[in-house]
Amino acid sequence: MTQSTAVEPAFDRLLQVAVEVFAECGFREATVREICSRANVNVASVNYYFRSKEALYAQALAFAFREANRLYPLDAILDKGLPAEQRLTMFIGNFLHKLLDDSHLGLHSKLIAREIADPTKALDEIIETAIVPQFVLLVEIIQQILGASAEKLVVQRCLLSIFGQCLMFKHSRSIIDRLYPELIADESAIQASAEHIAQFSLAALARFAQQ
Amino acid sequence: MTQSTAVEPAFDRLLQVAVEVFAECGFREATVREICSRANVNVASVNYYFRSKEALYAQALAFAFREANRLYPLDAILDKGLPAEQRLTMFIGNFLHKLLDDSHLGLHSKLIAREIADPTKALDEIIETAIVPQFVLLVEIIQQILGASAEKLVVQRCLLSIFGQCLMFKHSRSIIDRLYPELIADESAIQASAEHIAQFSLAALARFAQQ
Amino acid sequence: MTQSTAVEPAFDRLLQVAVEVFAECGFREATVREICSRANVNVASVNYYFRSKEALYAQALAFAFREANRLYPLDAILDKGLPAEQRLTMFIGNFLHKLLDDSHLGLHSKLIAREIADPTKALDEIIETAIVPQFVLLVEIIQQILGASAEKLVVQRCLLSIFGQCLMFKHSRSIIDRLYPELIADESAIQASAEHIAQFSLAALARFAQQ
Amino acid sequence: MTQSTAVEPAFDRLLQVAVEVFAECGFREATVREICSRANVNVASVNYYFRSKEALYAQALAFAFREANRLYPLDAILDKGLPAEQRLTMFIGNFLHKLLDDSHLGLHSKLIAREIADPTKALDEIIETAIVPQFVLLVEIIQQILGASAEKLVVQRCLLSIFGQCLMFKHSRSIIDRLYPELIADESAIQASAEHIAQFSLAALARFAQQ
DNA sequence: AATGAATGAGCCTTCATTCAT
DNA sequence: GATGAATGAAGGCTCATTCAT
Repeated sequence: MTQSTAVEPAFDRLLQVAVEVFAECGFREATVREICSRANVNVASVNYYFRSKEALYAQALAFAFREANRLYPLDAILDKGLPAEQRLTMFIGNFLHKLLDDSHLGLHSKLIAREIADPTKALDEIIETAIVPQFVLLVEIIQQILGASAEKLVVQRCLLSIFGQCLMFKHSRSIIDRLYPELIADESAIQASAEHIAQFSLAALARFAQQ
Repeated sequence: MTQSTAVEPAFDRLLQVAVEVFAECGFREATVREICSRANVNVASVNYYFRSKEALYAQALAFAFREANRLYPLDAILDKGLPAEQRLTMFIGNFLHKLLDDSHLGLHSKLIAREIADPTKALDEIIETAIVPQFVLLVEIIQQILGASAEKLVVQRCLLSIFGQCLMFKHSRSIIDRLYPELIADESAIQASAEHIAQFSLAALARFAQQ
Repeated sequence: MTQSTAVEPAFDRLLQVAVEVFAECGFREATVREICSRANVNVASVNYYFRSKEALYAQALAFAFREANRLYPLDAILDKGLPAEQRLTMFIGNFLHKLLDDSHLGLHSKLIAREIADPTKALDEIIETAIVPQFVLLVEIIQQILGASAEKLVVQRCLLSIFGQCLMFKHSRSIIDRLYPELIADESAIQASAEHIAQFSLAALARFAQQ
Repeated sequence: MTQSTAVEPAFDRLLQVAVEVFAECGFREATVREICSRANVNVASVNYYFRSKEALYAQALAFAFREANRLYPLDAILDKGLPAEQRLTMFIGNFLHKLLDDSHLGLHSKLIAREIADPTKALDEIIETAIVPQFVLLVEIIQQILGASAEKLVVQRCLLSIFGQCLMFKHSRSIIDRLYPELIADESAIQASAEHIAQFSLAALARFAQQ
């Protein structure tokens, strides 16, 4: 607000650093002092700009979702004119890349995964604004593949099967890094993994559709 | 640590309570005082018996794995005489029940899931002693289904697909609780979910086997 | 401070609000932010107009005395033509009403009482400009009742006896509120209390005058 | 508890220092650091022994009352065989000395006066346990002097008149120190002041008794 | 003249750890 | 061998104050 072309405003810097630190350490382990230190601002800044550490966390989480969706937009997948199979493949590819993005901005999904695995009070709002929409989208695609007669519970379980395969790469990343690093070694490996999940899921869904 | 045959009540109580508390709160949020208080021992006991909070955590984690495997033994699944499809179904059922056991003993898997999602220095040893064996077992079953000609990378990805579907119920438990609680409402619901995963995976593996 | 004739809204508002807030909370508990917020001025205004929180306090205290004397003028009591007994009764009534005025303007005496009970550096000036004149007035009245031969120390002690009875209602207000609320319940109760103090004191002074 | 003949236990030292510091500075202005520093204990000790600064304050206040009553016992005054006038004189003497005790232990009454002038949550209990008993005692003496037919409200106002005269020396101590220091210069001056209050009050009560 | 952003000192409290017993 | 007392480092937060505008 004060500087125009110079370094980013303190508020924004704080938000980005908060995503980093919370992603690395979790809410409790992260300290306000560390965040402020990395953002090159005063210790009191967190309380000045965000009122409390907790409020900063909530905003950082929301920011992480916004960034993740901005960098990996779902636009093409929303096109209902495309074949469901193709949309599913695109969705999985998009989602997996989002999860495994190791760039500076890949921390977003780490923070999000953390929040899901060990929820705070901030989770409920996140589910409403960020997770439900993705679920709705995938449910629609699955229903298209399984046919209108598919049971609701079956659709839900298929949804979880697909998300689970993707999230495995996030939540169990530490294990994959150690045992199967070649599966996520580079961009093309990740793409291959995404294609595997798509084929695996489409194969299963096809069988379910027959019944 | 030092004692071999003698029963050590305080030591053991501390270990069990530590699993509970670390599972509920995570490493940082858990306090030594809370653990000692629940175990009815002196505040200094953790440092006396385990040298530090961190060391207690590592031992609690190892203990959780031992207990989880003791309570949900893989014996039947190890029987190579059974059809691979049946063994896979049994494995998934066993694994999912282990993950979703909400009894006093279900805390073990919660602690383990926490460690995987947010690894500490303790993880490496855990992978060697507890995770690799399960992976080896499942790899063997998958190879049997896919046939000897299956590519190693494909087998690994199928392994992750299956584990991912199961772990979804653990790592994203907070979301499932909110959006699809009926999928894990009771024992029979869990069983149904396990069967879904088995069918989903077998359907996919069958298609992969054809290629 | 600098302006002489021009009305200075922000400055004055700050002063009035400061009396309120300091009276309610005391010097330390009161915050500059709260004062500025209630006065609808910038946080920096206190330092801008008054140099520091402490200086604002001193000015607020002086302002409170000015206001208290403006609202409860001693004019009639100054008339030496009236009988001393009547002047004493009027003085006590005036003083007690001043002390117990719970209206917006009663905060003045609360702030003053606070400063006396827990003096700051600001007290000395206050004594000179505001307290001594009242003491001088009451001493004169007492001397008139006791006669010219009255010892100085006796006069002083009688002075304190009379002030003490009045101030009891201010300094121990918290206790009276709890134990004898009916003594200050309303205007007429306060008047009755004032008359009691006057009678009590006149009876005692009469006996002292005989000796 | 650990040391026997050595310096006083930390708990007791903390309590005494707390009375000192709270009396000097008030609750808010006083800092835990200052208290611990003067008591030669660790900063964490207040929380260790008393759970919080607030709890320490409450205990210090109760301790101040205990000490004040221990050093200035009311025993003789409780003897209903003595003439009421003598008992009143003794009560006032006892009370005034208690209020003006400037020894290390005179801080007790300063702390108490502070709490009355600027009450915290701790006041209610203090009123019940320490103030009401004194009021009851004085009410009984006054009733004896005024006669059984005395109105309740009159008795209460006389009570406040007497307490007010005494408390003047406490609450307005800062003014008396500056304007009339000879009234409280030494032990005999205080005694003379006490006798003045007794005579003043007895004279007034005698007149009230006639009516 | 007046402000809003930003600061740094200091507050109470918590906690894992240590030490004398 | 085992404990209860005590500690010091560090945490989040508040607040009067300052500074560039």
